[in-house]
Formats: sequence, structure tokens, C-alpha cells
Amino acid sequence: MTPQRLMIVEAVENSTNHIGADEIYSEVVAKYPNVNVSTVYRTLELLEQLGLVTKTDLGGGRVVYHPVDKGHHHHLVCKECGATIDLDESVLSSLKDSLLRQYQFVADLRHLGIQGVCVNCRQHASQKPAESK
Amino acid sequence: MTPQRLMIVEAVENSTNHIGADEIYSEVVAKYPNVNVSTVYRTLELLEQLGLVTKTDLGGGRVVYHPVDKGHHHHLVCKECGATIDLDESVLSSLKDSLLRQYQFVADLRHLGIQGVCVNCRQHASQKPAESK
DNA sequence: TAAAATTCTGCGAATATTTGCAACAACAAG
DNA sequence: CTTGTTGTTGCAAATATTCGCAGAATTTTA
Repeated sequence: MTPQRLMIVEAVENSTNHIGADEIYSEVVAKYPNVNVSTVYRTLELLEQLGLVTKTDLGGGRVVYHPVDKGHHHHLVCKECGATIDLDESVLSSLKDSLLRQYQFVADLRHLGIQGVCVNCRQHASQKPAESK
Repeated sequence: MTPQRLMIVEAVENSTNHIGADEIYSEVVAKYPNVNVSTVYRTLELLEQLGLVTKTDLGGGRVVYHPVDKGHHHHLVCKECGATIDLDESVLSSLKDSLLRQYQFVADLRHLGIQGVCVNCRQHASQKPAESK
């Protein structure tokens, strides 16, 4: 356990909710200017393999990390407005069961990002002219 | 509809199953050496928005495209051996329904890549020394 | 403690993908 | 036929992430 690893772990643990690799990097660099981005990525990969943090792709290049010990949950990501809605783990448990029964496949559904369209955007779909695209 | 777009569409349609951006690019360049990668990506993004093709992240940097008119299905991707198991759409329909009922969220579950561990790797987990990592 | 082995890191290069921008083609208006 | 408008492309640069490699740090061994 090296000082840089310690700080990376700290940064992830201290994050209120989710944190991106770039934010972790900035945070660590502030205290220890010599650390390299590679180290951040390597450590995050390590932590993920050890089952300590989850990595979630929220789409649109937004990849965030979350400490496992702070609870599992998922995200509904709206493709229109970009909002993310937290989702309880239970909603996916039946899917996980089905996959296990029907395919003997142990799905890793600990922290998903599911793309779609939220209520708000669906209702305003007709009125709204276009996106900030 | 420009010639380059036409060829990109062709490449996707002609692919037996799935095809990556790099493969599409190579295929198109073979006939029309001037096309640029950007054009490929831009066209694929366009096709995706038009609902003509799906883009699926199989994990590990493998992103593949698939024409919508060739049927919806999903993939179970084994993190150990990298195998992908095709999955019928129906398995996810109940999840989609739940999300719609409970969250009024229209999930885009047309072509997912679900990470996990397949039967094979689960059984051999203890024997297998390590991966090709 | 010194030499050897192992692990981790920083750096720079490679990869995949996206973006800004200026040139270009198609097409409508005059 | 010239001009203007719009949409598409090629190129080069930016971004995010990964990878190889050599040097540092750490541990092991004697």
C-alpha cells in the first residue's frame, strides 16, 4: 500500500456519491503533485478487481467510480436531459435470478447505468424544440 | 445521402453479426481511400440516433454496432474468458416494464452487454490458474 | 547490510473517439 | 450563371484511457 494508492482510495471513499477518474486525479495531485494519471487508472482497476469499488459507464463518456461499501444502486440515465435517477438494487434482482436460472450466468449487476428517457423529457418531447446538441 | 454514408451503412448491414468501428473503417477505406475515421463515427452516431443501428459496449474497449432490422438481442459477456452469449430480448422485457411502471422511465434496452461470469468459468474457477491478462 | 528479486511508478507513446474549423458539394434564389 | 445557405467531409488537435518500459522503491535473502 503506497502513499499514492492510499490517497486514491481516500478520494474515492470521501466522495459523496460518485467520482470520475479526472476528479480523483485532480484531488490527488493537489496533495502529491508527482502522481501520474496512469497510476490513478491502474489503482482504480485494481480496486475494481478487488471488489472494493464499482465502475459505471453513465454514457456520453461519463465514467464514475463508487465505493462498494457505501451501498449498491443503479442509475437510470436520461439520454435527453442527462439526468440520472437512482434505482434500488432490488429492481434488478429478478433479472439476475433469471439469468442465473436460465443461463447459469452470474451477472455482475452491482452498479449499472441504464440509458433511456425520463418522464419529464417524454412529456415535453413534443414541445421541446431540440437539445443542447 | 453521400457515397461515404452509403458505404458505411452497407458495411454495417452486410456484417454477419456485429462489427466494430475500426472494421467498418477498414472496409470502407478499401473502396474509397479518402474517407476519414471521423466520418465513420459521425455516421454511426447518426444512424444510432435515427434508430437504425444499435451500439453496444461489450466491455474491455469492445464496442460493436448492429443493424436494428436484424433483430434485437442482448449479450452476456464473460469477464473471465471473454465469451459472449446471446440472450433473447424477452428476458429483459419484465425489467423494462418495471422501470416504466415504477419510474415512468422508458429504458433503452435494445442491445445490452451484461458483464458477468459464465458457467464454464465458474466451474473451472478453482482449477484455472489465471487469465491471459 | 549488500545483492537480488519483486512490485509500483512516472513518462511518453499508442489507441479509440470526439470536436473545431475551414474547404467543399448540393441546391435554392435571384 | 452567380450568390447564398445548408449540410458533409477531411484534417488536425483534444480527450480519455491504456500500455510498454526503464528507473525507483520495497522486500527478500543471504
